[in-house]
Amino acid sequence: MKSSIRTERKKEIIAGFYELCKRDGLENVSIAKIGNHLKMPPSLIIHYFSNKRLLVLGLIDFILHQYQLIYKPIILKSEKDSKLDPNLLVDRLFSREWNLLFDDGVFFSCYAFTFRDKTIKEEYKKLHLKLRKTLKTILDKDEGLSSKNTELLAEKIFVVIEGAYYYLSMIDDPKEYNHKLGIFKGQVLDLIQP
Amino acid sequence: MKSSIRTERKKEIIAGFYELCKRDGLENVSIAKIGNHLKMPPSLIIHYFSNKRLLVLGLIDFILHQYQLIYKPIILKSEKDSKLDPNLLVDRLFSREWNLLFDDGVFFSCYAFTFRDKTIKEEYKKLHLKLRKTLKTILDKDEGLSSKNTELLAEKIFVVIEGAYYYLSMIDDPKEYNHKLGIFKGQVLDLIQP
DNA sequence: ATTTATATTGAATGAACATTCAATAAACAA
DNA sequence: TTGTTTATTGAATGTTCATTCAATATAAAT
Repeated sequence: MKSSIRTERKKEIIAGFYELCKRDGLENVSIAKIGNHLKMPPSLIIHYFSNKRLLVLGLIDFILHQYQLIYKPIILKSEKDSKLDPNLLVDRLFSREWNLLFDDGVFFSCYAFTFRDKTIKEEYKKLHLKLRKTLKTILDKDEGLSSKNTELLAEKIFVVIEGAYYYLSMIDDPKEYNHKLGIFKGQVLDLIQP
Repeated sequence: MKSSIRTERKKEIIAGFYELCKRDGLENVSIAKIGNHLKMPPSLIIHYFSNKRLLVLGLIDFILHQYQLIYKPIILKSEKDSKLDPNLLVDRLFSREWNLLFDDGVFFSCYAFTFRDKTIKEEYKKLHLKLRKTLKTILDKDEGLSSKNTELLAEKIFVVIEGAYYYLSMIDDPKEYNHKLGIFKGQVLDLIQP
């Protein structure tokens, strides 16, 4: 295993960086703090990520990967199904089986970078396009939708999902949360079977 | 005019803070930099906002106020109309007459705070609820919608608008941008007149 | 005009910051 | 085993950070 130490250490550092971001906010995490958290000198962190920008890019890579993972079980389950069950799909799309390693706060802190960094913006865009494409192939399995533009449909579905999670993040009360979640699920269902 | 100097200076400082956030990102703006930008010593900034947290809260107040202003012309115009024209309303809702003093990057940087600060989260939520309420009263003017639950409708419309702007922020190419914008406008229109 | 309150300045503080460097330890290849 | 590369350490760098303080200037109130 060539350079496995390097790979493992880099993973460890990013994971530690992520944990502190979750707890303290991206803007309050320094290299020294990460070092302290992981019990390693800051110079070791710089040894692997030669400056802070690269460290942040590493974090963004990580968080986008985790974001993708949220949708993985949905895709796998839907691929197994012989036919498309709209209700089941909608439930799955809104289930967001939360990964311990995905945090909306960190995600949006990183998202804010897209407004000043073209590379980061492209990475974010690429992921979002990919998720839409995947949803399209799932929708294409349904014969009832064969007359429909499933690409358009996937676009419309995801815009509701993303708007919903943006908005639902502000709501703490579980009752209110579930009520609104129901509304948005219904909205997506209406798109699939009008 | 009691303490008008204080009020004006505070405004000036927040405006300068905002400008630098827009240019350099919230995480890269220090009190010293704001002072430099406005040609005043950092101690004067601390004189008005006794610590950085209060300064950030001031910025959030400001950006939420500006966010509200985006929708003001839409509301004013719609209030003047005697009847509701769905096409016109959708055009207005998606026009986002960009204020020079509103920047999505700063907005989302501040939004990220909602995940770690309950007060900020409440402020964000309050604004979003208010905008939905306003849209409901606009929708209520239409007799054709009298049989409908306009509160529900406003909720569904805004979730598309917010999801749309989140997603559209990643798209630079004007052609692609307008194409997708058209899709989301259509989606909202379908909600109003099924 | 005098007192009182506020605004403004600039210098100073210690802590935290990202990054560099030279030295040592461990892993790996020959 | 020896030589070479990589991992790890800890001390040191100069810079920037938020905040404090005492001194002065300006405005408001009496």
